[in-house]
Amino acid sequence: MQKQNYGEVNQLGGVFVNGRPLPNAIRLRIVELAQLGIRPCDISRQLRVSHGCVSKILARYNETGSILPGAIGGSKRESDAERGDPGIFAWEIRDRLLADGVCDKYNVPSVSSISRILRNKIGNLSQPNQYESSKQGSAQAGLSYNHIYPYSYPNAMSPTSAKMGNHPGVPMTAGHMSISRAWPSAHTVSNILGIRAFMDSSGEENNHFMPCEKGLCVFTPQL
DNA sequence: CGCGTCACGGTTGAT
DNA sequence: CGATCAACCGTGACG
Repeated sequence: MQKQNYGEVNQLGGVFVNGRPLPNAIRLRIVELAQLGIRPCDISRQLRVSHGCVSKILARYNETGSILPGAIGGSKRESDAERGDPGIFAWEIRDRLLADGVCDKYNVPSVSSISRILRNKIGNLSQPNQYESSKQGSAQAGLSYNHIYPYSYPNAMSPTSAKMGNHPGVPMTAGHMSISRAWPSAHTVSNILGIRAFMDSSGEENNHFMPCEKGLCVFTPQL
């Protein structure tokens, strides 16, 4: 796996790992600052992230409403959509909202609300409605747990931005940062049914950044 | 000077 | 099991 993959340092002084997405906290921070009206160039300088990356993340967020990186790896020779599976379901959106940190479990919209809005918006949504209850139990038992991101970041995050990343409340092993985990980027239902591992709900205490009603608005414009 | 875009070198993960 | 390969990653540079 990671052969002692310490982060490299870009020209702005920021730590990054080549080939790997930025930590989720930094992504969230980028979007946060952008919504506060900070200009992308200032965000780039402040977070020590290349402006190309800031632009990319912001553009993605504005388009999809998601902060997360795309699904890395895997052969997508035939996408599930072409095999007849619809792309996404209401409960999947709900899970996604939780996973993104857009909503917490107290203000996340109900599945029926999302479903109604979706149907209102799309119209001809075929709903095979395979609402299996086996998803949670079996998947959690059978599959391995969330692969924690194997980021072996040293503690050498930027010393100026040290206040955002380090939460003493979050259980954090010495070598691993547990704030970033494997986000299942949830392509299809079968995918979600296969992967059901995220959000151990141990670190959701960090809702001090009150994220993005905008993300929710993307999915549920009428709520 | 800001920012959109892309080649580059890299990693990942399903097939 | 290992190899393949298409997806994505952020940086850096160009325009």
